[in-house]
Amino acid sequence: MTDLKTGANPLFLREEELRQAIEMLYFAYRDFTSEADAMLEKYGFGRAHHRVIYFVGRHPMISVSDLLDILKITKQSLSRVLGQLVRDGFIVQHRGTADRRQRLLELTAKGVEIERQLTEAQRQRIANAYREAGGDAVQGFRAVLLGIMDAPERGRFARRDQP
Amino acid sequence: MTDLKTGANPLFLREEELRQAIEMLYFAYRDFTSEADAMLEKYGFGRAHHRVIYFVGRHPMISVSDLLDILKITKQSLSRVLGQLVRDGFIVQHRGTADRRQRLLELTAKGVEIERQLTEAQRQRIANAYREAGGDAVQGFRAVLLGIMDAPERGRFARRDQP
DNA sequence: GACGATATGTCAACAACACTGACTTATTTT
DNA sequence: AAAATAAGTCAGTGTTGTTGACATATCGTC
Repeated sequence: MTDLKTGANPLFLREEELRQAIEMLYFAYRDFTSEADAMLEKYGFGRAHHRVIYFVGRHPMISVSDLLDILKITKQSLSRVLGQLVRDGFIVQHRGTADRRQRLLELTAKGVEIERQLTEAQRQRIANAYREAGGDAVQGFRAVLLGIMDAPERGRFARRDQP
Repeated sequence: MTDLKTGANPLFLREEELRQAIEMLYFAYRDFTSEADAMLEKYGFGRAHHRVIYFVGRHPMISVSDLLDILKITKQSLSRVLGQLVRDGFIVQHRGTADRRQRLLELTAKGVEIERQLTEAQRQRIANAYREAGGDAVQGFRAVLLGIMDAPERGRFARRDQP
């Protein structure tokens, strides 16, 4: 009744299915970042720099504390990386007008360019995977990833048809 | 003609779609590992220890070089982590019988137990996400992740109906 | 049986990136 | 005026990866 030979035991299949998902996430995420990681080396930067560049590009004039909320790292960790990026001219800081304590972050032209280069390989991977898998698969992909992440994070990906 | 206001410009939508995918991967992967990361601290271990424990559990009697092939790290990086796990009694090494140069790795009972605990939260996340998203979504999720990872890695997830 | 290749391990130095803890400055809010 | 907030800084620590060099045991082949 346990059906070990045929692999039809539902519990066994389920365990295998879950482990495959764990491993697919690991391999896909690692490969996903590999080209950008290689490119970053040439600038003497690491993955943390890419994250900062990416999210500043995505949210121009973001405050330091809002960026910390997204990245969920300490300000000491951020400051090392951000300091380099400002010194090297990839990011500029603007004093806030409403609240002058804030340092609002923005990519320079140089910053926009490196962001484009770094993210291009990742965009390509996603675009190819989406195209090959098809629209229904994309919806499934998004649904499962949303289910995996912590609930508060899901708000960042609200559906367009909801005001 | 560019339709900026309505958001109906297909290029614009596509860019937004790709960026959402990039971010979903980042947030989902980070949250996915958070419980295990917290548990590992209590043992004085890091995420690297979890990976070794996981893959040794998944491939009992795996050789060191095969494990290195999966993890794609240097043997020096592995040796630090593996050495700790062996010293602390989570993994045992068996001399290979066919090739006595090999050190085949296996979890101890203690190792099996910590593996179960560490992976449990991840299994739960996947199981919940799979259940909520449904079977078709799971297929889509797998298809897209397979498309994102490097082609050679895809072989690890062969379909069951192919011999 | 000698010799080159392979599997594994080890020592040392280094870099990236996260952390904690303590403290400062400027500005806003109460 | 006092408390809270935004941001920055200094110092120390730990994990995890890297490169390079070298050692030992075993296997496979000529």
